[in-house]
Amino acid sequence: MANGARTRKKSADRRDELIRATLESIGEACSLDVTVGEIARRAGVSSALAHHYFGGKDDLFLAAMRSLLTAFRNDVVARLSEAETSRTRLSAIVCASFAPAQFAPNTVAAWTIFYAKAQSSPRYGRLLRVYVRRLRSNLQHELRGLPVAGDLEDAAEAIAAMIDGLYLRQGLQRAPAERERAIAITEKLIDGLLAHSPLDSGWRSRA
Amino acid sequence: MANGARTRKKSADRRDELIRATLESIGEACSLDVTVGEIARRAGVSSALAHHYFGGKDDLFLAAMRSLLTAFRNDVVARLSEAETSRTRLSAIVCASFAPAQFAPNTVAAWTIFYAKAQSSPRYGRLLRVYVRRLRSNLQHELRGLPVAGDLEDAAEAIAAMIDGLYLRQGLQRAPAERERAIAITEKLIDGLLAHSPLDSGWRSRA
DNA sequence: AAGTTTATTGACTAGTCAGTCAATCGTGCA
DNA sequence: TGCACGATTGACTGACTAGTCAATAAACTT
Repeated sequence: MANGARTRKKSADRRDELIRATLESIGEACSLDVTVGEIARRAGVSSALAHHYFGGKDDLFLAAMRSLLTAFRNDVVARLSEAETSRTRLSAIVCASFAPAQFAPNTVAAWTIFYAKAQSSPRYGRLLRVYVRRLRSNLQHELRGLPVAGDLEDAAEAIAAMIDGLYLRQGLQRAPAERERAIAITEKLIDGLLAHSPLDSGWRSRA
Repeated sequence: MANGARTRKKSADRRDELIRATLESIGEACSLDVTVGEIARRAGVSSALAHHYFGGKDDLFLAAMRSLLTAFRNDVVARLSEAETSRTRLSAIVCASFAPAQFAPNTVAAWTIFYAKAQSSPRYGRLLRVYVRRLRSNLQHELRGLPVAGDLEDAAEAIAAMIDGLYLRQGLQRAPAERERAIAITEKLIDGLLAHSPLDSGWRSRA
């Protein structure tokens, strides 16, 4: 409908657009050093509206981070519910971590920035620790159903670190198809962590 | 010597102080969003002097990053020359990565920031790729002297990712003694990557 | 239709910051 | 001693930005 420049939308829609624009901006700049004006322009609104909805720049950023976290969590939950064994549930977590949506360059950049920021800012830190704890809890829970060789907590930490490390390194290489490779490497790590790991681990990457 | 407020120093000294102050500032803020004035204040000089020596903010940041990279490289080279076998040289790389100086919170934060920035800025990217390539090359070279189970390049990538991942996650946990744990986890990964890995892998962490 | 609420913006402010420049001050050299 | 060069700075500016506010206009209520 040719409504022209002035369209009014529901509050939630505007919020979503602003958060999307925020993640885009942060992702492209690979830094939190982006202006509210730039974000608003991307969302097609005035900067005053961004302040109206989110209060301040920091609140907007935190909302964007929260959106990343919940998107990931929802994906994990959905995939977990579809898997039947502990081993395949581990694979589900891996798959979720490297899902195309999560693995997009801008998303990776945003995660990295938030990871860094979380180390100095309490507000960001609290948010990120929720994610870290939940992922650790999930990993440990599934590992408990498997014959882990060695310390279980270390195994969970190893998997989490491998995921984060591969995630972080994504974007530095030029080659595509890094996604499949990241999954393969992580799966191999998991198999290595399991005692008497059979060659066939039962995982299968999804296109 | 009570020289008072006005002391003149050699150019190189001032540069070092400014770079140190830059890394401190970036590390504390966990972001590149620090002012030249703040950095200069930390170094005990005027902001004009920082511009005098480095030209601009970006050049100062790049110099700081370069300093991180060469410090790490020097440490790796030193440790590599002391190790005798491929396996112990791998451990040397691990030890260097988690050396207390490299593992300090501020240093970790600075690395993380640079990692993120490297994905969008060509200048930062070039710099970081040098480090990534060299580390990869080192890892692959040592792995060639060992019975690797599976793809050698994937094994090198796995080790590198594990190091980066543990590195990134450092600072999120509250517990100390993460250093030893990070080393242990990485060593275990390496052993897992080697065919018929013996229980005693020959590495020994250094206090 | 009148009134209320809510979305939306342009214009403004107060503050910040990177980078410049001319002037000052040591230090070593002829 | 005098000179020249590098170190160092205070003061300044031009540009930019977060956040405010009052005004407008669409949508919703009754």
